[in-house]
Order: sequence, then C-alpha cells, then structure tokens
Amino acid sequence: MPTAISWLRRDLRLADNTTLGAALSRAEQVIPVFVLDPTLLERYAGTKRLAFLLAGLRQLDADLRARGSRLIVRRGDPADEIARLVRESGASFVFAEEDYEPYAQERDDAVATRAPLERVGSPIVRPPSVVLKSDGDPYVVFTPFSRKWKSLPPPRASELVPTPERIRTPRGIDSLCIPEEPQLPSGVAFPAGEAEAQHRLDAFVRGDEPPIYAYETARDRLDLDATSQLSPYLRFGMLSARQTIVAAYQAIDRADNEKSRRSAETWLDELIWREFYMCILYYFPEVLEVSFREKMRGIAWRNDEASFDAWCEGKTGYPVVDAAMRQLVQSGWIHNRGRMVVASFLVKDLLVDWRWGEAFFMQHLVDGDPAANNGGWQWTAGTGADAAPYFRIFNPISQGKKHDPNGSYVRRWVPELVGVPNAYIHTPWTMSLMQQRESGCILGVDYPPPIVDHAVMRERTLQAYRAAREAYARGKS
DNA sequence: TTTTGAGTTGTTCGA
DNA sequence: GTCGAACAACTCAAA
Repeated sequence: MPTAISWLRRDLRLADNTTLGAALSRAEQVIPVFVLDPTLLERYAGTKRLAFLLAGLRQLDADLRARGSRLIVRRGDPADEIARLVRESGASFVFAEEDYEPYAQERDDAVATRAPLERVGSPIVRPPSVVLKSDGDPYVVFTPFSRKWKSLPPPRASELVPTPERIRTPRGIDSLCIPEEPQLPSGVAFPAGEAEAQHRLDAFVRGDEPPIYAYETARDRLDLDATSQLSPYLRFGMLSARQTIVAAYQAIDRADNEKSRRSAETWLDELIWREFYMCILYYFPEVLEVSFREKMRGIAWRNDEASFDAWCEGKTGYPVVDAAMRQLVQSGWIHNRGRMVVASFLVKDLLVDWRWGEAFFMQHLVDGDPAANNGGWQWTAGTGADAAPYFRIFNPISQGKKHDPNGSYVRRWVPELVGVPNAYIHTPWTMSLMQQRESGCILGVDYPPPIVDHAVMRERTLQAYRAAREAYARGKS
C-alpha cells in the first residue's frame, strides 16, 4: 500500500492544504510530520512565537486525530529526519509546500537529495515565478507588481483544497511528544489553530457590518480593533493565503457601496504586500543582511545602546512609541500603524540601524516573518525595494494625536499615563509641575521625559542620509 | 533605445 | 485654519 509523507512547515492546517491534498491523491496512507529544526528554532528565537507554534502543533494533532490520523513530530536536521522517516515507513513520496526564504530553499534542496521530495503549493497565491515584468525580471516597485498581480485571474472558492474527511496513517511510527510551550504573559491573545483562524477570518469579512468594510479608514486607528489580526495565523499557515484572498474577492463582490468596495480592496492590497515581500526576499535574499538599495548602505548610524534599550523597554518618553513597544513585548503583536511609528522612531529619531529593530521585532512578534518584517523595516528606513522617501519622517506626537485621538491606546499600554488629561496625553512633558501632580505622573519619576528632541534628530537624520547619498555618488564617479 | 509618467502609509513651512 | 509646495532627485516600468 503506497505511503506518502506530508511534511508540514508553514501550512499547519487541514483546509486548503495542498501538501496534504497531494499526498492523499497519490497514496493510501499519509504520514503528516513536523520536524523541529534546531537551526530554525535558534535563528528565529522568540518565546512568544515558539509558544504559538507549539500550541498550533498541539491543535493540529488534535484535528488530525479527529480524522483518524495524528501528527508525527521529529527533532533534528530536516534532511536526516525526513530521510530516516522515509526509510522507516517505506514512503514513496514526500510532499512539502514551497518556502521561499533563503534558509528554507537550502534546507529543501538538501532534503531533495536524500528523499523523494516534491514541492507543491505555496505560502503565497502567486509564486515568484508568476508575477514578473514583461522582460522576465522581478518587480521591485509595489504598484506595478500589484497591477500585474491583479490582472491575473483571481483564485476562486472552488479551487480551495477540501478538508480531508479521513486520513489513514500507518501505526507504529515513532513520534516525539510536542514540547510543552513556555509560560507566556497573559497579554498574548492569539489562540492557536485553524478553527480560531477561520473564525477570525469569518468575523472580519462576514456579518451585518463586517470590519473589512470599514477597513480603509479605521485600519489606522491604534485604539480600535479594526484590523483582521490574522498575521500570526498566516505566518504559520493556520489559514492559507488563498483562503484569505478568496474571502477578500468575495467581500469586494458583495460590497454594495463604493466605500465598502474600496475598503475590501485596501485589505486585498495588504495581502498583496505580503506576496510582494516574499517575492523580493526570493529574488534578493541579500536584503536579510544589507540594504536593498546599494546607495543607502553607507548611513552613519548613531547606534546608541542606551537609546536602543529605552526603545526596547518602551521608555522613550514619547507615549505612542512606548505604548506600541510595550504592546509588542507583552502581547507579541503590534498594530501596523504602531509598527511604522516605532520603526520610524528607532531609525529616524534615534538613528539606530534598522537591523537592530528588525531583530528585536523577530524576537517578539508572534507573526514574525523574515520577508514581511524585513520589507517593512527597509521600507521605513528608506533603504528597501519601493522604499519610503528618506525625508518622510514620522512625527511621534502628531502620529499619536492623529491615530490615537483620545489616548486610550496609550493609557492601555502605558499605565503611568492613565491620569494624564487628553490635552497632554501625547505630550506629557508639557504639563506644569502642578498638572503632573494632579495627574499622578511626575516627569522623570513616573514617566521619562523625551530621550531625544524630535526636531533636532530629524535634521540630524536628514543630514546623515544626505551624507550617505553624497558619499555614494562620490564613490561612483 | 528613448521617453514619459509615476511612485503605501508624512511633515513642515509659508502664503 | 487651510492650502500647496518643498523635501531630492531617482529609478522603475511600460509605451
């Protein structure tokens, strides 16, 4: 009886699982396996994300058991482990979803030399080889990329691979126990698993007033839960990209007014950004080490350790920056607007190398994904593919006022500021001593004064970027 | 090959 | 308070 191995990595779900579908169509018996890869666990260390992954494996195992199967767990070098499992089980095929990260590509090439590996499906709807310019080169600007992406036929619900009803898995295959996940702060509110993911997606796109139809304007509000918060689920494939994009197109079709339609389109664009950055990482793997833009590689970072620590701890004295950093450390997630605000602050107000921030995000984000995280940081730093213009520097005060108008986001994450009146919530240092006493927040005692002057640092950063450009131009000539 | 239009998310300044 | 321009050229993508 032919046996196939379904090697699960970033597709921890049963619905719309191409790997599982391929295995079931080619073999009577299927072995779903997850390999705990020490290299990957070390490289992408992050307790909150690891806990989410382990909880996701536990949930996947339960879902598989409900269908007569179970999750086989191994630990070690994937090439060794997959080859060993093929030997033990006599499997004729190994199916795995494509993964475009440089490490994953190397890993899978190594596995393919020692096991009958077939790569099927993809963590994005349109693989890197599909969205290319007419001359065959990859896009490096988002808008034309998205135009091309959208010109191709949209995925339809009928293309989703159905959830298997029953999976026959041979007995007697050894499996490790899924490790206990580390204890997490109570603020981490992402229950793992595809049922939760599907529930969140439905809540976002369905119902009387689905949030997707308010997305265009509400998505920027730090104080509202107006985003889908699906990123951790997409990160580990507890939901497929195709499921989300099918849902987005359905919402676009169902929209009965212009505002709703535009909102759903905006959400689709966000999903396309995810695809864009995975393509960028595939074609330009060096972005994990250096700036995408060569001319931006010579910026003289200030890299002041004390400032960096203050940023990490949420003690910069700029309330909206501190709120977002504490949200990150405590909950493992930040609102997208918050990511931009803190990234801009680190790079352009503190003049710290974006790679420091990128690494810190990877340590703490439950959804931490190398492609999207790197793309986002390089965008903010003005060093990336389709970078923000370098003179676009966020003002942490006006960003706070605009996107957290009554300060409830700040008060939620920075309790020292709970008693500060709205008029001062984004500029507590402008309170008189009397006002500080009344609000229970003495500057320098309960909450720090700003660690830098925004106006001063803005000029210094513009100067540093100008110098880098000029040095590059001189080197060229 | 050359030309042309355009480019996620902002801020500041001065009229 | 509102508005447009400047920020800085540059490079991309397509015609």
